[in-house]
Amino acid sequence: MSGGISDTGGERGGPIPVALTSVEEARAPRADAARNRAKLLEAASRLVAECGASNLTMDAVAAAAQVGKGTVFRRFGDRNGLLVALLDHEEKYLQEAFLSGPPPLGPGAPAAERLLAFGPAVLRHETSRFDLYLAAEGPVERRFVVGARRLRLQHLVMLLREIGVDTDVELAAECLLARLDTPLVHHLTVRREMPLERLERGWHDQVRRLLLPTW
Amino acid sequence: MSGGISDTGGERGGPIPVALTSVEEARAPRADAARNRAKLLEAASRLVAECGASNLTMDAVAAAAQVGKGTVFRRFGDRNGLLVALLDHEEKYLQEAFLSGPPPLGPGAPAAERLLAFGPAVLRHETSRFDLYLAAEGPVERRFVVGARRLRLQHLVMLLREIGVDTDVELAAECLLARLDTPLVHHLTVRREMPLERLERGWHDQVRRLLLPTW
DNA sequence: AGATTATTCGGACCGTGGTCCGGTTAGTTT
DNA sequence: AAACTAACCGGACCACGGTCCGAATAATCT
Repeated sequence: MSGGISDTGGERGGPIPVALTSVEEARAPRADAARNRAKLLEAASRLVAECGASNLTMDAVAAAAQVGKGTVFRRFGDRNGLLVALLDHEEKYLQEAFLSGPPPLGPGAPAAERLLAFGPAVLRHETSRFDLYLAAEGPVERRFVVGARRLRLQHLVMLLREIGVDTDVELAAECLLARLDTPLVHHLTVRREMPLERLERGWHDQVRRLLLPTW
Repeated sequence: MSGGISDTGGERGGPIPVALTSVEEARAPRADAARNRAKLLEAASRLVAECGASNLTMDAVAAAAQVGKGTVFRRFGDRNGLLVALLDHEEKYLQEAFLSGPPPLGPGAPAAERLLAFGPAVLRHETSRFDLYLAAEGPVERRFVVGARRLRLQHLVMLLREIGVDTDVELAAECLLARLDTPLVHHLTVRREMPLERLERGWHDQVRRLLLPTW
């Protein structure tokens, strides 16, 4: 039902899955493995829609997909891996938008404008899928290794370099990214009741200050 | 043994413990309750020293303190609450330093200098207790409600107001704080191998840019 | 096709966080 | 001091994440 999830790849080959968004096809998975992977993603997706991402249990996913529990863990490593796999699907929309979409976010606009547009784009994307993004928040040591974050980081570094800002580019990129971290954004918009536009203005403000020569 | 931990307060009175660092003494706890609380903190502290904060199990704490498991949870709410209680003890050193310590961190220096000194102070404090700070990282929805963070935030807001920066002060304070978040700092210094001095320079840079008029 | 081998399957099993409730004990009232 | 009440104590109990290994199955070789 709702045929949509169908990615392959992201297999558990090396010591750590790491769930890269990048490709790196591990040589063809067995037919039943692929089938089960699809069944599991489909079931998980349905359960998330029904009960909310935070209530998703691995047992339930296994049962719903009519598959043994061990299979779920072999396919996705752990609960977090499953959520991340689910998220990858959504994340791709955003990635396409800033990698190859239309300006000012995508290529074609000057780097500074792309940078200005980046924050609001991410903010809007995240806020529209809060439950999933929050539930997919991993344990502390994996939080910064997730593929999605690496890609965003790399993109920011690239833009900052292209602009030629007079700062520690790598560090600045990390800190800009920290502003967009889903839990923080959630806290600011929901708990502290800051409207999204306010966060966007904040992003613009910081970027503008970054572009200024420092003297 | 190593008599050090002895705070009272932080009792589970309302619907949510929240483990404020502030005082708000709930009316006298019963004698045995206080005694057990102390025993538990002492045992937990010892176990952390022995096995590392991340390996601390509630069962072990209960056993080591010769107390029922239920008692541990009633006293501290959950595992995270216990870790936070343990951390409060450490956190106080830092709090005293910027609330009432000597300049430039404490009162007496101009606000801008205090702000400049704040980042490095927090960075050094956290990095010297990584294991505990990381283990005490709570579930996503509680991460921003913890007393320690609230106090830091309030302090930053106060300084920024006093300086009279031309920005959204509350938001800026939140984002400055995001730079000092332990998991991020850990990632940058350990995984990305950035020396502490580099993070400190980064802090100074951002603060300086914040002080600049924006034009 | 039949044999061989690498991989996958699945559910029993375990550890740990967290809950619950009957029995007990500390304050309080008379 | 005795009775009373509210709070506390403790360990049995549950749910969920994660592991493990014998059985089953797909791909490969002869």
